[in-house]
Amino acid sequence: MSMAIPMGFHALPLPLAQLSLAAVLKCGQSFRWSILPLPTSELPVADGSVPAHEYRLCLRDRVVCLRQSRDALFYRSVFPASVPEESLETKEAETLAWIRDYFQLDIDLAELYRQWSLADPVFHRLQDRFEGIRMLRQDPFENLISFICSSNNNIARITKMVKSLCQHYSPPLLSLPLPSGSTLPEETYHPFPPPSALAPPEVSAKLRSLGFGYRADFIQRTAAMLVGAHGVSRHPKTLMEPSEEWLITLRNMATPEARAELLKFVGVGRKVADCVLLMSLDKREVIPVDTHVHQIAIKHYGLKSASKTANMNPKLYDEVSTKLASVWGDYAGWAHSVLFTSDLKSFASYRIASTPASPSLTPDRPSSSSPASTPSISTPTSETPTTTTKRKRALSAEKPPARTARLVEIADSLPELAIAESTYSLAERVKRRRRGAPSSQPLSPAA
DNA sequence: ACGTTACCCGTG
DNA sequence: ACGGGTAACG
Repeated sequence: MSMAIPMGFHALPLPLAQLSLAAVLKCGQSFRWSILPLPTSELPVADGSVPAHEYRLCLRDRVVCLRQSRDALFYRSVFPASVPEESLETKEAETLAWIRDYFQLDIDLAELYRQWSLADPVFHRLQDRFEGIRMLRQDPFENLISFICSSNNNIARITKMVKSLCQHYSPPLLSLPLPSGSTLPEETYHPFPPPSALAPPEVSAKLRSLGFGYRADFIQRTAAMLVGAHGVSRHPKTLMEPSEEWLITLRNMATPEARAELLKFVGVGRKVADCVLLMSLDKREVIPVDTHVHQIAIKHYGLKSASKTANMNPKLYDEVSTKLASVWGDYAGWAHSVLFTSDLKSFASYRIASTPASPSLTPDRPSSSSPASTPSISTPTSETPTTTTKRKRALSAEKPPARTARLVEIADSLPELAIAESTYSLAERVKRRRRGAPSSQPLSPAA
């Protein structure tokens, strides 16, 4: 009866409010996760819930497998047979480090949600239905190529194209059986191809034949530019090519300079550049503006739609971006991702409520974006600006008591992230919590 | 300078 | 026609 942790998995305490794999891994940030249904016969885990899916991603040297329950993330990695048994333990520790980095677990998402809710009534109404939507910290090269594919395209096809890239331009790393009784016995996993694999001139025609359309040339030429500028010799330790390493150094660059570098590539305009800045280069304030975001800004944030519903141009792009940034503050790009996800067709059952259904949620100001009324939410540890006091009071009045309790629990469990890994049971976890790790400094997003 | 247009290819 | 756009024109 079995409060079991699935075989071979390690548990990491993590509330759903901090991360929802189901939402984050298919909301159009990364296009490369396998999402595999688990049989319903699967046993409940420690907290009593039953994970419905297993998520898998192929990295350079391993496949990471994840499952999630109400208050834990389960992970394990699978290595090629060539990896010696005795090094497996060390490598599993690397996977934990990778998870922390990739999901940016040092950033307290629940605290960000609180801040956005205070500053933005629209967000406040959404927050409960869209818990745990955070920004991934992706590999810049993969991110860049993926979003070159995204132009004038949809998530389903982008996913197919990315998969095709991996299958055709990167050797298989390993194969794994599917977790459930599917028709297929197993799936073969390929890492994302390195720049040198996509750079040869003949790649362009091949990609066209694979259905990439006009993006085929963009991909090949961008890869060729990277290889031409930085070479191809792989770093023995990181398994990265020099141009991949160089892309990572853009993280240390200011946003405008990093953006300028990205705009040099073919197939990379403002929107794609901003996606890469936000999703893999740590530029958390950047808001990529597409047609969806534009519509959201008009419908819910009083952006003047006077300037024709027509084509997006640089001026309009900046207007939308500036407007939304003024509402959401330092982590505006992260907030944007929550709104964007809530507006996706695949999340249609949770669409943003339109004005008539909830009149009180519509910003009462027409479009006057008085800078004074847009509090900075730079760091959640900072004081709530006095200008929001009125709204805050109104909100707390609506707030059911249960919610407060839940928030406390969440905050309380966060410090455990700093502890570890080991596979321990619910009983043990409760003990730890009672022992009261004084939740001292709430983890600061600014850190 | 800014506003238009063509571009691959799958869907509704 | 339109999709999470971009490059190449007038």
